[in-house]
Amino acid sequence: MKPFKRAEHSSHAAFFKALGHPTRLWIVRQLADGKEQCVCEFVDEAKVDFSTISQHLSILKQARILVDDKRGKSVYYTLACPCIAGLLDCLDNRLEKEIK
Amino acid sequence: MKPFKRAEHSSHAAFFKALGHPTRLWIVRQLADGKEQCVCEFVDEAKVDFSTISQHLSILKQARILVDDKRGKSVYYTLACPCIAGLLDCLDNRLEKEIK
DNA sequence: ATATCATTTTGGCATATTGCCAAATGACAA
DNA sequence: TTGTCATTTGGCAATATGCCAAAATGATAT
Repeated sequence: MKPFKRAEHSSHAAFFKALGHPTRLWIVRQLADGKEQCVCEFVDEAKVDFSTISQHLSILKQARILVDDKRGKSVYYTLACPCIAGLLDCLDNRLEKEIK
Repeated sequence: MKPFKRAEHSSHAAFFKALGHPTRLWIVRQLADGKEQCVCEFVDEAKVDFSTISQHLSILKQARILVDDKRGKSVYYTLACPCIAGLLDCLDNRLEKEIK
């Protein structure tokens, strides 16, 4: 059993914490196919202020879950790594089992 | 773009939320090799009250991340599914990249 | 240069959540 | 019954949260 160093695990936990919010999880799901989406598309669909969406995107970016790309007037977001989609698969697996 | 149904994503987010705490993440890491651990072993190593550990374990169980097994006087915990270890791999991948 | 569009950042607030300990309870074995 | 190991409950102080509104930034177009 390895010793428990709180500080180390705190920073790591931020990664999962970022995924632990309904709006942010929804955003990540929209990108799970690997395609990019413009910020404005998220704003159109979610019923929250555009500044709120921007904050959520910023949290996901800091957690290295998404990366952004500014082109022209707009900003486009993509998964930082294909393995993120794998996280969702694991989640969805457990949900299926929950039914039976 | 799929419509944003908050309630649905809220319950799903609980899964990641459970991983978003230093102590809980540490616990899951101790089990990542697939072996079981007794509650008392976590208590010995972490510097928090045993009731606190128990609460964290309960959260992880509810999120279907761990399963428990009572044998004799003790309770043993294991990963609910090998794919949980994969989540940690994804996390650790991004940490490596962070260094360079 | 000025205006416009898309996004981010800041400030502030009310609320909700959190993590923890201590004490009580449960379950089981000896 | 007594002692262990673990879970549950109650309560609390501290913190974090999510959100909106307004201001600031940045890039493009006129």
